[in-house]
Amino acid sequence: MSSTAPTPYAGSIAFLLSAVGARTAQLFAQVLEPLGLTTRAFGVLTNVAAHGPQTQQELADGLGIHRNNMVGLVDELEGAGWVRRRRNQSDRRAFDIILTARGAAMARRANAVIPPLDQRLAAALTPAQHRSLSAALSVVAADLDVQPGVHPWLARARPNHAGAQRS
Amino acid sequence: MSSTAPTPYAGSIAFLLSAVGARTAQLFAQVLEPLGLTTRAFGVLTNVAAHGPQTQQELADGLGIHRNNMVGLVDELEGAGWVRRRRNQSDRRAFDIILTARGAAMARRANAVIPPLDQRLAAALTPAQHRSLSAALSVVAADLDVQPGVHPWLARARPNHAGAQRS
DNA sequence: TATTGTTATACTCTATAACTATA
DNA sequence: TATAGTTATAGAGTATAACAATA
Repeated sequence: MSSTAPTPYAGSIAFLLSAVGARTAQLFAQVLEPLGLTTRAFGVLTNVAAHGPQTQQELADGLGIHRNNMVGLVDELEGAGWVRRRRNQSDRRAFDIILTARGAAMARRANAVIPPLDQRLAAALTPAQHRSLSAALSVVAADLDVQPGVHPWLARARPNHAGAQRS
Repeated sequence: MSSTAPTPYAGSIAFLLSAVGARTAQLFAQVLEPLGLTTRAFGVLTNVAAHGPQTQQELADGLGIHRNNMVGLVDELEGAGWVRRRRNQSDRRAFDIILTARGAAMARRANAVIPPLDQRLAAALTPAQHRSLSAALSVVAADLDVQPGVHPWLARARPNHAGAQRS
């Protein structure tokens, strides 16, 4: 009866994508940590840097997190001096989140972290493999309606103590 | 000063892997849900089904979760009648986790969920792209020391209410 | 003394609901 | 009445520390 098969999912794309994606998110969180940035803070900072002032609600929608959680996130960035709140003139209920000069500098440092990470991830691939991986991932991302940017689930990826790994 | 560049990371492999991986883990959790299985339960069940009886400590090590958390997980599986605890004869501190007949049936149903998910993930790819994606992911997984199987971070991926998505 | 399973506690992140001020 | 921001509360999930039984 009990067929002890040798892990039927080792070559599964679903498992490979989940596992490699999770490890990637973990590495991303690790390279961001020395800058004092969480992945969510990275998302807000680079979003504002790239697309200009936005209300907290707009940022929350764009990043896929709830506006309730955006409050503390903006508090954190404001406390670090990277952004500031400014009352929106046409809608006085809303705050525009404005990048400061220090915030712009931090956004540049944060974005500069990405290319080395990409290189590290693709270190074992041939240039042709690297290109085809990028292309295939872009196709899958579009097919699955995955928005480019920082995602709510990504925010979960924190460095893991992980005392496990086969004793 | 503030250079409003158009999202410099849209083509980044790190972002593509993180985002597609997270979405994949979410889809995985969703197809498991109708079976009454969480991703961690899937991990324990298929691990025991594939590799035979193991102690809770061995399972915890193999799946990368803490033995403290394994207690409740085994409680859950035992409550569902899929596994049972049996005192290890040579080490009476430990329990061997044994698959029941119902557990074996559930493990087969759980494993059967993977191929359709793989097909769905690769639906937009050509066969050649599908193959090269699998190959590249395997290479990266090996390079990053990602073990095949269920990972602790994967367990995080739960269906998200996500009322966001651009309002 | 070290290890297995267990329980308890604290901390983080998130989900939900409410409140205020504006629209 | 609806929405932006805020706050509070409760629920998951996990990390840490302890404990009893056994090695």
